[in-house]
Amino acid sequence: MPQSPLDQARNLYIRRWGEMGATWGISRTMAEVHALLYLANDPLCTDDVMDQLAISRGSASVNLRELVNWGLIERIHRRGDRKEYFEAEKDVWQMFETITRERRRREVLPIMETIERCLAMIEESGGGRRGQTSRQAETYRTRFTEIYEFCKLMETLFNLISKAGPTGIKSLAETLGQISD
Amino acid sequence: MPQSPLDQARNLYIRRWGEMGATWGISRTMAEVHALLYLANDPLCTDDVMDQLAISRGSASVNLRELVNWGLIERIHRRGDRKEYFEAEKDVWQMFETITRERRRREVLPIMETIERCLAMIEESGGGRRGQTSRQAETYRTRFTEIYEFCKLMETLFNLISKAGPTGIKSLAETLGQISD
DNA sequence: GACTTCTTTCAGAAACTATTGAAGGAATCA
DNA sequence: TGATTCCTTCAATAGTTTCTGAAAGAAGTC
Repeated sequence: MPQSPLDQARNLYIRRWGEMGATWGISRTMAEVHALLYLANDPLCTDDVMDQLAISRGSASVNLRELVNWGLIERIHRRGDRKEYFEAEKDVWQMFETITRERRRREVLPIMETIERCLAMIEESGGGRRGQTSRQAETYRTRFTEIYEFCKLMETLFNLISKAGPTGIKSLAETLGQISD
Repeated sequence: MPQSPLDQARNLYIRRWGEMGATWGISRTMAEVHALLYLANDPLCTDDVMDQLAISRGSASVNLRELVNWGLIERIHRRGDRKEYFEAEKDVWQMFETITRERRRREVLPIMETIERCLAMIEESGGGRRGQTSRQAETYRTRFTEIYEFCKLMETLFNLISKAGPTGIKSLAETLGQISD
């Protein structure tokens, strides 16, 4: 069966989304599955995903589960049908919030927790009474604190963005745009 | 030589930063090199990096170059010294802007370009005059457009954030915080 | 120009990650 | 309960990324 331009467009997008996922620390296949479901009109079952992306049952299962964990797709059960279907969140803004929340939990919070421990260790060390050590301690304290403050700022920022929503951001942009003109 | 608490704190941070880098699509070693230089008081040379992280000359060379490409560290030449030294950008906000700009260039722009092509392909296909195809085309058009608009919104947002700077964001947060109280 | 010192490159090795496919498990139905 | 259908798990395998170390290449010095 020859590819219609429509299929071509879809496949091009799926491929690109997969590549992008890879640079984002998400496996290529997982990103492709997501793209497939994002574009689909109706929920797809595991076999659909296997066929369309030419991957094994195991891989489909693992990647679908992982996407469910991320909260980017949902399992759907249909009465009188044993198959499980999957549907992607279609609201891009919602997608963005989900991803941001997850990455915050998985990446920002652990880093902040580590820095807290690092700062505690420095204080414990008595700040280093002697010259060389003291200078070191001072530098570390400064650097750690700066990263930490930055993380807090990012948290604030994401809360702001969440509250504002897409329309809020657009109007903010317009307001500020006019001021600086 | 036993590790002082100071060294322990440093190593803990380096390790964690490395792990985080890995989930961010940056190689663990590259992130560790960055952490090492970020914490260092003075510029370090290749041998320092090799010794401190216990990596080979080749690896040090490659990872340092890559960090220079990202614009996160700088090469430093000292008169009367053949060695090259490296120093990390210490301003965290600056770091953030650099990373954001790079990721935008490497990831957002290619995706936007792909979507433009996808949309063009759909138009070319004549939008599908017949029922089924037409419905497909309509869905794809909607989905592609939504992602595209979102990308544009992100670009706007980053410009806003850049302009506002850290203080701008903090004061914005305070203003909005009061309103919603 | 030959020597020294440092950097880069690259083929091969090592480490890591993702995929497959088959076996086992769960749910449904008659 | 047994038959059927689908999902999950996991050991083996394939594929990818990263690192090493030696060799070649610059760049400065005598």
